Amino acid sequence: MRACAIALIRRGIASEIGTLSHPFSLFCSDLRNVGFQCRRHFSSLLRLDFSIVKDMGFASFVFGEMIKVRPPPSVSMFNNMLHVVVKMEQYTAALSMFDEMRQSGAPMNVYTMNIAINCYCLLNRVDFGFAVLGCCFKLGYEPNVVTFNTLLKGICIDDKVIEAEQLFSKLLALDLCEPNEVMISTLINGLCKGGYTGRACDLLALLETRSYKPNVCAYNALIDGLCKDGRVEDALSFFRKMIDNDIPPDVVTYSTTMCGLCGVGRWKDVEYLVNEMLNRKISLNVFTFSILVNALCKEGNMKAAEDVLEVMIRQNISPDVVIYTSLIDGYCSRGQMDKAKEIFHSVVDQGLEPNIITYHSLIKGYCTNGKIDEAWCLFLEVPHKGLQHTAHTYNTMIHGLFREGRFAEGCDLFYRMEDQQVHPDLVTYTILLDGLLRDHQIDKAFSFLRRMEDSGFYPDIVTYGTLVKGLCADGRVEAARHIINRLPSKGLQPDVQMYTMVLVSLYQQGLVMEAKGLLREMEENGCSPCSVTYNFIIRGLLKSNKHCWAMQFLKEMIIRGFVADSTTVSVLLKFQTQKKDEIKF
DNA sequence: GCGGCGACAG
Repeated sequence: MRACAIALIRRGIASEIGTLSHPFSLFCSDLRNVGFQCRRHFSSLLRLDFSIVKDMGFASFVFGEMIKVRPPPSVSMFNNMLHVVVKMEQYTAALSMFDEMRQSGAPMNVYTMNIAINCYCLLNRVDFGFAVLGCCFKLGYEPNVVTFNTLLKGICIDDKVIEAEQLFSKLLALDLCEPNEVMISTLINGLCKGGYTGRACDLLALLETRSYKPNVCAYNALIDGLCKDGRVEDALSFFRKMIDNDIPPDVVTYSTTMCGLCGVGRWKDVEYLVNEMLNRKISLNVFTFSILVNALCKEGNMKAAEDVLEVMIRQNISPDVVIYTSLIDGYCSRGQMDKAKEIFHSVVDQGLEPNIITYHSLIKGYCTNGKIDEAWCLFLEVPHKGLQHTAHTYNTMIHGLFREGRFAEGCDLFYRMEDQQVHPDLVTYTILLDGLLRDHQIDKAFSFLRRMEDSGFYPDIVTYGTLVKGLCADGRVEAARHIINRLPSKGLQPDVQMYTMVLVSLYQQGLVMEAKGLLREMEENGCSPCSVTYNFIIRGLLKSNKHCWAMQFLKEMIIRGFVADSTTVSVLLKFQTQKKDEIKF
């Protein structure tokens, strides 16, 4: 045990090992249970049920024994051992074992090499995966379809899906291996997840004309990609197509399709599919219920979400933390913080562990409902629960502090985020820009903008919208106008909201000619003023006492068939009461 | 004998 620990520590993986101090008595009883009577005959472990290896401490111990014993255990035992460690997501540890096996001349085969390649891929080092492929050739282990498929997946993980597609074509052209169903699924999934759903459709169509048969996983991946792209009709046509091609949809197909339908509010179709599933004797599982509950929560239909929860409990399917997180998020969005908190406590009471997303939902709920101190308490609780903050939790907390006008604290939290090695993302920078602008720290905001560009984060339309809003609020309408002018050179098109903010500012400052020019430009760019534009302009003009202009816009809005929203109506009524002698409605 | 693919919460 000690030697094993030292060896592993030397390889720098001590941190990944977890409980090295596994009680020795427990090892012995575990080993007795699996028939490990005599160390010299490790072959008695051939039938060892590796599922009993549940922690790294025990895994390291068993591996240490395996590597020492003579004659050595079979190659499949070593592969089983590595596989267990991979399933525990301890990829670095598995690679250290692989390394040790090589150094001590333990038996290996192409399966071992494939496991090692998979570990490198899962650690985002597909380049090392290819190095192992080189070793395969050198050592005479002939790579097979699994080897290439693992590398293909690694390339996809590395966000180079097009290269994966090229490798696939090369494999076909050079006849390096015969692609199978799993490989096709991997590539289709990679293409869809990488944002190339169109290419995935083309590939599937091409394969259908050949002898390669896409399986249910391939169809599911494609249906998922289409649904996430909002192409629900296309997803449904693939759903029908797979039935025509004698590939029966399974619970994943149904859940994925329902997820797409829920997203566009097609509840009747969802109901139809649930009935179809039941007719086909396919049971709804925890994923299916989770999709339904989440969609209902997003719609704000908490009663229906709770009903679905009850149905699943009645069917003896235990709701998991994901489902409860959806409910917490739903109640938080509706400002029902007491209900959200109650569910949070019930999660803990049931022995489930709230994760960082659960905490994020609750923190966000408190922030948006003006309970920043409660949010802060939860934020501080996260590391004590053994959870790690993410960019999401930092972003929400910083945003919450800024919303309360606590700019210095928000900025401090940003620096703490960097200290804690949580990498800021585009959302972080946008929130910071917003805060700095609202705190009238214009120069600091622009230096942040440069900093984000230096870090490789290029502002998107939301970031520019934030800049425009901040500059307008600060009365710097010229600077805001300049940003809009420069957008096309950055490959972005100004949107209605952006134009609206500048328009309101121009009218408020009495720059009527400029405003009219901008309105023309807006129409020319195919960005016609919408209901929101008119409402914002009218409210802005009333607030700055430019009621004549406001009335003119009101008239134009009505002519164009738009209506004043409730906020505008209340501002108009307030204005009417103040100036009832001057204005007649 | 042992390895590679799919659906859920921010």
